[in-house]
Amino acid sequence: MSASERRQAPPAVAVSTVVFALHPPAGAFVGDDTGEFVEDPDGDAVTIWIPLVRRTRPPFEGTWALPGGPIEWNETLIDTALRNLLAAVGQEPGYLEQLYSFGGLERSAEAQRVVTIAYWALYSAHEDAESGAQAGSSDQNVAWFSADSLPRLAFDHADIVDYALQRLRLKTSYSTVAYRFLGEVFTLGQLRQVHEAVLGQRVDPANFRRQVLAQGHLVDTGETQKGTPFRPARLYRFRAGPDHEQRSTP
Amino acid sequence: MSASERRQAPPAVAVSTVVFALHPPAGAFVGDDTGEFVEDPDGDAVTIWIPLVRRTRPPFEGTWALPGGPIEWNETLIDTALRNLLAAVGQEPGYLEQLYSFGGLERSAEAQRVVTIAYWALYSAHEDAESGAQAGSSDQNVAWFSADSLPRLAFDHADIVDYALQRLRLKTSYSTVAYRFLGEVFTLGQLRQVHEAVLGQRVDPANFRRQVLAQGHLVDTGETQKGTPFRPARLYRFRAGPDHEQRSTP
DNA sequence: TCAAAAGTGTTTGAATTACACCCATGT
DNA sequence: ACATGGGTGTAATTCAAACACTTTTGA
Repeated sequence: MSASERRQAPPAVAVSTVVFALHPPAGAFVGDDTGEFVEDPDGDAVTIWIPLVRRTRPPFEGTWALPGGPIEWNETLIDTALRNLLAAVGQEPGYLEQLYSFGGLERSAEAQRVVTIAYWALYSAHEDAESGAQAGSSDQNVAWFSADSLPRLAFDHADIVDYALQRLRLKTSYSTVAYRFLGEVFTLGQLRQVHEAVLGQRVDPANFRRQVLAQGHLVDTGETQKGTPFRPARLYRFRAGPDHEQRSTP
Repeated sequence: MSASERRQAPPAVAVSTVVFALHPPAGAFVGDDTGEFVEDPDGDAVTIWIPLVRRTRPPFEGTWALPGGPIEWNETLIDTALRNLLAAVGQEPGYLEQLYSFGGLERSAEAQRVVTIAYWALYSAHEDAESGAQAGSSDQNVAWFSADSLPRLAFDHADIVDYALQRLRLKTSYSTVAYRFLGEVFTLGQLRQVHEAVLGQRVDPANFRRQVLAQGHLVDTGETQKGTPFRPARLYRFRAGPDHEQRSTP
């Protein structure tokens, strides 16, 4: 296909996803045989990290981009997102929601026109995220970056990241989505740490407890944290089963 | 292209729009030479109406569908929406916002796979909307229906309408978008009528006034309504210029 | 016994609701 | 005058923030 033919061809559909994970993973077990909880080694603030993929072909060859790719003929939008996440991150996300669709003409001036449907996803602790920018496991072309200091991104992916961060913060402020950053069970203190990391401000523990429990989505497991050098916290789990797709709830 | 070839072809991109207008148009001028305001002739409740287009080809030939169509190679998503609205409704919308993208496989089992990007739009008074289902002006294949009693719709368009109604109600409850149903200037009573029609419940006039003015988006024009058999209401206009595109603000 | 986070209680002020009441106009 | 919606006032209620204080654990 020549350049001029491509330019008149109908737009292709691609799906890109903004993935968020925390580092260090809030409330993660540090694997020792006693199974003790170990909090942040020190006062390191919990920060948001995002995996990016290095482009291996023009346009924007060599620069970083969101994980994603074209939709297959027999795939739903969300299946495309999941397939690409499995390839780039290596596991299924804890949460996945459609964000927005971008169809600007400038997105890909020289190559074929592409309409991108953006998703955003949350992961709980992921080992590659812990190792920072120099990730090593599966793919040499995937690396994790702090959301505060992203490199220059291909296409309009910087805008997409900004919008996804906005959505993450907004939804964190009125719902309990952020529990998807954590494991199966978690303490309210851990959940509060996540909220503080996402919102970038401290949250009153007493009021947080009341607000979040008033929503009625958390269930007390009856268990408590063990091995803490202070009063052990109750462990909670989310009420409903782990739904994947979820429409934006504006 | 044969059927089996189509089935493996990459998905096409289409834009469909859920258009809302009110009937009778709240606070419309009824054209007489004195330019007097005339309220609803009687107690008829204000209701939401939606224009639909009759399909002239398979699949779903003969059934009603949302106005829309495929994206052109040099068109942005919103331009596609505007072009289709101009064709189906005959004028530009007062508000237009992206809703959600639908890419289910079942959407078009026999024909080419289509990914639909849905928008929603608000129109102020439109003459065809007033004439009800038997619209007559431009296009014989366009008709307006009450949102309460839509016919069977093609594809998954019924789901799209439901979701758009949800979004309209949600956004009406925390913002002043609904003023786009009205003309350039309007009274708070008219805006309140619109909110009551959209939300389906009565709204306290005193509290509504305070809430809506506290948002600071409405400007008192200094003018007042004329010709009412009761105390004339102040006329307001919206502060900012008429922005079209606006991202979903969840 | 001490430090530290878990968890409860209480006070204050802001925001929302409900509703009483006056105002301005055409009939 | 009077009916009608426009517009203001105000008390009651609910909601959110701030912060004091008690509890429970390991060291």
